[in-house]
Amino acid sequence: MTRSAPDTIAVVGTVAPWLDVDASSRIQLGHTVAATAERHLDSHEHLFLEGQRQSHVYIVLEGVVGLYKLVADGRRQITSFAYRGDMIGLDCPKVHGDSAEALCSVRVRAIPLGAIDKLIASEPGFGQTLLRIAAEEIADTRERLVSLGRKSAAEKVAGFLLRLMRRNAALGREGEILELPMKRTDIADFLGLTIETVSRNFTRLRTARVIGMRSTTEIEILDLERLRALADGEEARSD
Amino acid sequence: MTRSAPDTIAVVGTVAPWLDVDASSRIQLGHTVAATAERHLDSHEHLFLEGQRQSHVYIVLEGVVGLYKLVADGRRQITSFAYRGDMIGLDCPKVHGDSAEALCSVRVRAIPLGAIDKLIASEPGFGQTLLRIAAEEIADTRERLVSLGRKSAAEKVAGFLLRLMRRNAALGREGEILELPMKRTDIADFLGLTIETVSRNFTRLRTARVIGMRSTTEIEILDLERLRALADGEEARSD
DNA sequence: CGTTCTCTTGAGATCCCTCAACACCTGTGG
DNA sequence: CCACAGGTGTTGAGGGATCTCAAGAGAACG
Repeated sequence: MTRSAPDTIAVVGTVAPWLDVDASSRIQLGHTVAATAERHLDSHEHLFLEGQRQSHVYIVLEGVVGLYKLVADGRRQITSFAYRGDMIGLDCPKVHGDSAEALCSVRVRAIPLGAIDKLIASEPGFGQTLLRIAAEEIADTRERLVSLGRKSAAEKVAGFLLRLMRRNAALGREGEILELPMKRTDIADFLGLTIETVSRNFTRLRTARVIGMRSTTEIEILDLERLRALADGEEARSD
Repeated sequence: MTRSAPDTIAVVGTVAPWLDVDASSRIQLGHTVAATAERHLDSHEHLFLEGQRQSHVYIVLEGVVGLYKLVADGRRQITSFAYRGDMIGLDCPKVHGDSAEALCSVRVRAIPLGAIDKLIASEPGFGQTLLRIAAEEIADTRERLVSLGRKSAAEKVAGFLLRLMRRNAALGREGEILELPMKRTDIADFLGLTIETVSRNFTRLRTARVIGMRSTTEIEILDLERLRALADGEEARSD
């Protein structure tokens, strides 16, 4: 009865006992098994659209999926990026609250909703894990409310890079080079800015020697301390 | 479509079997009982502060609680308003992610975290209900991401009034008159605006005969259709 | 009947958006 | 190898929505 939880759940390891990211096409459900399917999406293909009836839950195996909502005149707000290990589509009632689009080549595992329900019913720890993950998702989304509501463009962009670093670290990809898996448009729609403003702030960070850019998608963090300070608004606009 | 999404965790009836809003100070936990305490807060008193270790979950019995986060230089973002029936503090694992302040005279029921854990363990339906509630909370918060990231001040204010109406309806308080339980400052920090901009948009709605204002806190909806249109940005800035 | 708090209204400043042009990259076809 | 087109990112100039600063108007309270 409960198809509940968030749209993007940071699974990364936590539900591995039940839904291993690298598992085969069948998952254990107590004493039964359920079939899951692997699906491939090219860049710009949609996994589902806002308003569609929900049938599956998805786990991202590879690539990045953007979840977004549209406003009347075409404005777009990306509500979440789903990376490898993230769960997508455990939306509340029966209908998807946002659209899901592949930002690059993407592989996902599709799990029928019924299988999730059965897992919750049969495996006590599973539901609790989902609950904890949902709580983290809530905390994270509230952090984004602060960014969207009360931060300047410079703070948003700096915070975005830090966020991406944390995400990479969680996936075991520490490193000097930060690979941006999405386009400027997506970053802009994630931060509530225009692409021009995003671009300008990248170059400001670059000329200030806070970051280096090997290409438009490869970013090197040169001064982590200042990046943190900029993200927190502790550093007034000096330039 | 109707989004019945709540502000915080809309308990309103859903967890009543376990945690009745009007229950006595003891709640059933399978075969045991746990003590809960009723707490009273005057306006501006805090229930907890961001960063404090979490000990209880709270249910609002009366009044409105504002949950907020602060940025370095004093900027504030209200992450959620908690009305009667809402649950507070299901966010994070051990530490509060935001501060909770009474916006008026408030009564809450404080439930020890341990009692929640026991309920989840002993009552299968309870955990599922919490999960569903958390999912609604996430869907609602994402709606707010759109508001903060992609809506104009006029759209935000109009949407805020509609939101409040829905909330009142969910509490069984339908009616022509909308009582604003919070101050302009709180509305501004909820919408990511300044109090001046909020005030200006209220007067614009009033002069456009969309709303009427008996006092600064009593608002009458005169033209619901236009209010909806304004909130969705379907009506370009005319005049 | 002051004091304080809140809300409103106005004028100017500012951050970001809009519009526009250009640079860069890639693939395609000549 | 070059020409060209389309997609993407950068940079500039100007304008507009919202913020900042400031003053005044109500309302609550002793």
